[in-house]
Amino acid sequence: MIPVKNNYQFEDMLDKHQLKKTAPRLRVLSMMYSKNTATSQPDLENVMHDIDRVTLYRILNVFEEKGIIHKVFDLDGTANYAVCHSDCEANHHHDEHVHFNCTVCKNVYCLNELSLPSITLPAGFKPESFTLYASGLCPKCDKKNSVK
Amino acid sequence: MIPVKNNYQFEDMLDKHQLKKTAPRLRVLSMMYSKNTATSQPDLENVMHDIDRVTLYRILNVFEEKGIIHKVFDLDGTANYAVCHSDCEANHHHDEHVHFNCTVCKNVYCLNELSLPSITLPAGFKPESFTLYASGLCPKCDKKNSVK
DNA sequence: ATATAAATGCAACAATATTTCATTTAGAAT
DNA sequence: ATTCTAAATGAAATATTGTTGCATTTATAT
Repeated sequence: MIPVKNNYQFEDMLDKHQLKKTAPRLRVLSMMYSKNTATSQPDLENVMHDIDRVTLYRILNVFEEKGIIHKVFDLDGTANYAVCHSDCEANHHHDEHVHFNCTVCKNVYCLNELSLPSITLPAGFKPESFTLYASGLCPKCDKKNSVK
Repeated sequence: MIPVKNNYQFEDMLDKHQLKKTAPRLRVLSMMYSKNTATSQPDLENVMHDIDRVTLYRILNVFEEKGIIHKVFDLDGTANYAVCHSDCEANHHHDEHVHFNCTVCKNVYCLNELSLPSITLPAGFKPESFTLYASGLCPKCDKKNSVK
């Protein structure tokens, strides 16, 4: 589980990556760290009406470049962003974990605690990273389903 | 490896799914079966200038619904389509295989021959399907790289 | 040969991604 | 504290992509 962070820690994170500590960036960080699912740009737009769409777009881009967040696609192909492990560097992500796409609520969960089993590819392929996508029912939607 | 098919076999495929045997559909099928990498809509548009972009869009959609092709996203998030194994049914795909995204040529390879190692998810998650994405250098790009 | 449902092409529209530029602001230098 | 400057923001404009509606064409069943 990702440890909860306070505002000072978010400021430190921006500092570390030579990014100015601006209100929009701090709000985006705090929102992303408060959830255990990935966040899409529309998600952010729905909550932060006062921040320009283009600003959010650019914040997501720099955060990804700097290795603060990483991109995953949901079942519809929309980009979702989730906070990275501590060991991600700028432009070099190490997200060897499992992503779970819920077919009902469409949320994307990063199951960081699961490590991937190793796998051998056909001759010639030189893999640099792996991600396993599982899709199905997340705990919440499974519960709702069985109650009915 | 996917066996090469001829035009009669493509017609049979369309027949089997109650789709009319039209020229655009046959051309799309033949193109997708001639490659060992997934095909994006832009790929099709670049080759088939005379077919309307909406037609291609709709062909890809029905083919996916019918279980003839399945969708994978490349590293940029663009949808790519690849022909399915024989055991895919309409609206119920069984594509439990490995996808390889080349970071250089951006091609997506379906490594159908590889089966996925089983994995246990945290309590509560009810998975229905799995896909493993590997990214790195494909054989072609790796060769080009080492020659220099 | 004809009828009809399906498929296509075109135009229009919607949503999203991206660029440009003027204005504002964080943080460094004084 | 004040000023300066590069970086970040917001607003408008443009580009690209996804989607729908409808008139016309075409495959195929009769």
